[in-house]
Amino acid sequence: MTSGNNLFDKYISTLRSCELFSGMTDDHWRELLVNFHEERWPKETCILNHQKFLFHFYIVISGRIKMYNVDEFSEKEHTLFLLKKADVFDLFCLMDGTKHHVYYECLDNIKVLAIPMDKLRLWLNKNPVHYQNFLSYAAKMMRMLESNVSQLIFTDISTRLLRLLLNNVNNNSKQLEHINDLPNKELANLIGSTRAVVNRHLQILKKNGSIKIARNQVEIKDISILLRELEKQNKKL
Amino acid sequence: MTSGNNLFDKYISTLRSCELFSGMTDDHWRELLVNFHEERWPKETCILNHQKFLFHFYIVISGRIKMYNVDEFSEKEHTLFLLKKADVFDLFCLMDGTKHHVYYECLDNIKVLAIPMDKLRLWLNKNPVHYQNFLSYAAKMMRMLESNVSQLIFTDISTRLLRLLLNNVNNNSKQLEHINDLPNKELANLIGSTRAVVNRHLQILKKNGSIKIARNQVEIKDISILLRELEKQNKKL
DNA sequence: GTATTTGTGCTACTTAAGTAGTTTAATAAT
DNA sequence: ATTATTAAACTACTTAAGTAGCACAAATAC
Repeated sequence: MTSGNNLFDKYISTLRSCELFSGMTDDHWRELLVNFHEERWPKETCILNHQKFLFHFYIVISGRIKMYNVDEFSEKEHTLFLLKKADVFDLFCLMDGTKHHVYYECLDNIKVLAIPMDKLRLWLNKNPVHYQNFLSYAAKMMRMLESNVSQLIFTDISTRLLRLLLNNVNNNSKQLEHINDLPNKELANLIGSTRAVVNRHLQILKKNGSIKIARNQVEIKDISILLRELEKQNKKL
Repeated sequence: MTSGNNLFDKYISTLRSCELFSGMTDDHWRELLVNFHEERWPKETCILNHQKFLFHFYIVISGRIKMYNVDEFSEKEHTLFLLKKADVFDLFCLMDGTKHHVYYECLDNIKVLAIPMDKLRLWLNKNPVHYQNFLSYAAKMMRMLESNVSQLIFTDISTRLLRLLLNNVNNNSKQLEHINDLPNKELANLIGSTRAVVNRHLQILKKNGSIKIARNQVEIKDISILLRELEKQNKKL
């Protein structure tokens, strides 16, 4: 139990905000954490081996990891999720034990807590109370994916870019977070477009005074202009 | 138990092929089915009330129901799923108890089995063995949604149309099923395009001899040509 | 039997997004 | 300090998809 206590004390605040295990008591956490160990992955680590995620399940403690897809023919990339503090992966593997054909890349130096898949499944089996949590969380993912599909079908690139920016504004600081230091290419990957097109739209936003841009840097100057632009987009059709 | 036995005897083969409850014993089925009742919905019934699915969960016995999304601004439609025999809905509501903003429309006369949501949840709680099934099924949905996203980002309309056709060919009869009697507009809704564009691509397929078309009718004439066209699409980029 | 509705097949046009290629600036490597 | 690398900014071009509109045929309603 020492190791469980250790990790708990160290990462208590992150773990408490972890939605997959929401509402779990401290004692349950301590018990579960016995099976975890800490890992550090340096920035730019790529995990291309789909097998890996059949055997361990991870909770992100710090840093960003992008989960992405590569088209086998065009070799284009699409970023499915930007995993951050308190996110978990790979839920697909956990739930059905089948390989998930996506790739991972660390955008920062990463700290994760890792647990062997079978131990987590065993724990869940012994504590079926927590199943409901897992179902709710899966439903949340499904809703996210579904809304992703809708956005792709219903909206154009400039709208998707606006939404990407607005969805990543910190409520308190009113500043961009998580995606503020990404190159245009990565922003493009997040909305399913190309660097050149994203840059074209960013230039427009820059010219209307809503954002400031520099190398690997997007900063929000006037959020109200962004909101107004989004309104305009919606009314257009 | 009489009613449970009744429904079981009547729909045993459909229920056995129901993935969400896969591997369930006949006795478990009988027990669960006590809580179900049968409903019939006539063709073209629209269910626009999202609330409805918070209170009952349904298993499709026969007929097709489209689950679709409408963009609040452009009023365009997108068909998310074509539910058929042995499909269930609404999984989103079941899993997290939150309203799901989609619409339903019966493409045929429909027979469903209905169960009050809370009874299903109660049953699941009492029989946690079945939780794993629900997780696996949810994972399958997530994988479908994810691959949907990828297709939208990586492939053009003609490829999506080819895939739609090929994914709906019956392995035995080699003929189109489920979507063979839909108007161009509905095919367009399935792949996130418009009637005119879908028709344009169908004309090309007709000219190369792979399909035959009539009013509300698409028929496959030569599947090998379709497969070759798909290959060509993939290599193009 | 006629009228209306619905779905198809087509042409012509518009537009957003992708593509290619060049210049310039910022950063990192030596 | 010099060079190499990477990202950004911009121009010019291509193309697929969407849009509008119309003619025609099939199905349905009256």
